[in-house]
Amino acid sequence: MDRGWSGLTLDSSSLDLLNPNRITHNNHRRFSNPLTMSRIDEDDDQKTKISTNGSEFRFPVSLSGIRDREDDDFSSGVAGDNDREVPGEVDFFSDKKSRVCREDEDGFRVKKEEQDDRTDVNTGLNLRTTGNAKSDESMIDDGESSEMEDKRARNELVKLQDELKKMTMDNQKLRELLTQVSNSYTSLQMHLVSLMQQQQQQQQNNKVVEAAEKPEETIVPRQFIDLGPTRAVGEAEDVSNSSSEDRTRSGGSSAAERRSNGKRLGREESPETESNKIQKVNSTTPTTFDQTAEATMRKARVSVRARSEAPMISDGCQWRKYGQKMAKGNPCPRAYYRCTMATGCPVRKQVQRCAEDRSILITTYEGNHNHPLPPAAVAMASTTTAAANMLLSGSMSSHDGMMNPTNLLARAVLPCSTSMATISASAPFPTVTLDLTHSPPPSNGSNPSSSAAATTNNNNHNSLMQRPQQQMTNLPPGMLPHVIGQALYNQSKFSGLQFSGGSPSTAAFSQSHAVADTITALTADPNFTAALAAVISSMINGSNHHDGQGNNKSQ
DNA sequence: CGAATTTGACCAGCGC
DNA sequence: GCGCTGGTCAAATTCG
Repeated sequence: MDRGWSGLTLDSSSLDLLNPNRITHNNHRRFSNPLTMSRIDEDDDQKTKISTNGSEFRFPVSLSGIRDREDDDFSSGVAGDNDREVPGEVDFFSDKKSRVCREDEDGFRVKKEEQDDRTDVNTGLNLRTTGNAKSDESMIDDGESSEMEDKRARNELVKLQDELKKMTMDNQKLRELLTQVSNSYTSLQMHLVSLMQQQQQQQQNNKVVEAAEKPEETIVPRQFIDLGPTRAVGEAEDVSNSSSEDRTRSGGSSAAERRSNGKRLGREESPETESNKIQKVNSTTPTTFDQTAEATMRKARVSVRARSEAPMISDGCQWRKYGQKMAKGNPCPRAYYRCTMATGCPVRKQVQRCAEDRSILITTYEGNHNHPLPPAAVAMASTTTAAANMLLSGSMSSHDGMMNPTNLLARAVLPCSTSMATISASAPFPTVTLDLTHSPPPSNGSNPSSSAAATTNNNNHNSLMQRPQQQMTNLPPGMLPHVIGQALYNQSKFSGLQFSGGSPSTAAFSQSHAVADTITALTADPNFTAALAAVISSMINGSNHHDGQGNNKSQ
């Protein structure tokens, strides 16, 4: 405990600064030890020796010495040490002295320390008060001096405690700052994804204009790129159902067309069916970028594989089953659910058991929620959103999967490993699969490969992924919903601000550089990746936990 | 009785 | 053009 005071030396010194005696001595010698000065005034013969004591009296040591003396026995120390020094004060000093002598008995060296370090001066001040003011009296009355020492020690303790409180508060402030930085990270990432989607959309629009006279099959070389604009209409439809504002934006014509098509008023039409319409809309109508980005997101799918005996994994949302089909190649039926937490929410999911291992539940999410999510649903929703963003951002600028900077972001979003998530561009819809069927990571996070992870199908980044994976187990679970919720909030907020200034092309160009830098920063920071990885981890735990309760339907 | 689920039917896209 | 498949609707049924 005594040692612990060492860092708080300054406070004790401040106490000394308040001492008039000290001030007097400081006038003579700025860094001199008050005690030393007093000694000098009293007796030049003792000066060297006393100076040695004061100089040797290093701050941490001095405090510990004080405490030690208190703990042990002042009188004994005084008597045993030196009669020439003041009994009570001497006690205090003698202890220091003896300690000093043990370490170093060179007086010159002591002086040097005094000049070099204020800490020593401060410490001496404390001692000085004892030695200087009380020196005569203390020799007469040891008990009184002991009380004084106790008072000083207590004062120092109080000061130290205050300092500790200050430091604690500073630490807390730093933590808050760190949290803010983390949130900024997340929001920045989301913004980045949005920008990438905008770029993609812009490119897509250009392609659409060029291919206006051509059949739809020539529009996009890669299937899921095509899904963006296609989805734009579908998303607009979904959005139009949910809010009048969005309805105004999407335009009534498309709704009329939808109704003219007959039956499927409540759902988006198939991408292929509406592709031509979409192309027209994209080429002639200034569709907002966030709409198109959402549309792209709507088409992207995130498949989650998790072991569960329950019919559905718990993701915090309310779902209503609207269909069930027997899928080809799987004896287990596929169930179709739509989110019922808000009217018009476009999010749907498919649940199907794995044919090979029926204990594995494959849940495929599609679309973004257009309503606030409960905390329990934030983790899953944010994960799927991040995965979809990753997928789409990765799809827009490269045909090489995860090799481009965009997919570095993907690796950041889904950092865990390469063996547990798959991005499929060959599927009817761009799909990223999160394989959560692997056993959770050990508590020490020493085995990254065994935990839930995201993977691309064409790259191995295990070494890159492992660090974040390790860290994700150390994240406080309660922090995750907050972080992700903030991410979602920021994402939605940013989506509405996209290209708010300047032409899109200019913005895209200027942002591409910022994007690259941002990606680099994001991928280099394990905290960000760890946060997302932790979300995935929480999903595992959450699903396992809730599945045991069988409350999936009650969501 | 209302809400949720089931289930057969319908529609569209895709491949042959 | 036909069949297959995925996806959705909506009436029927079940559940609370």
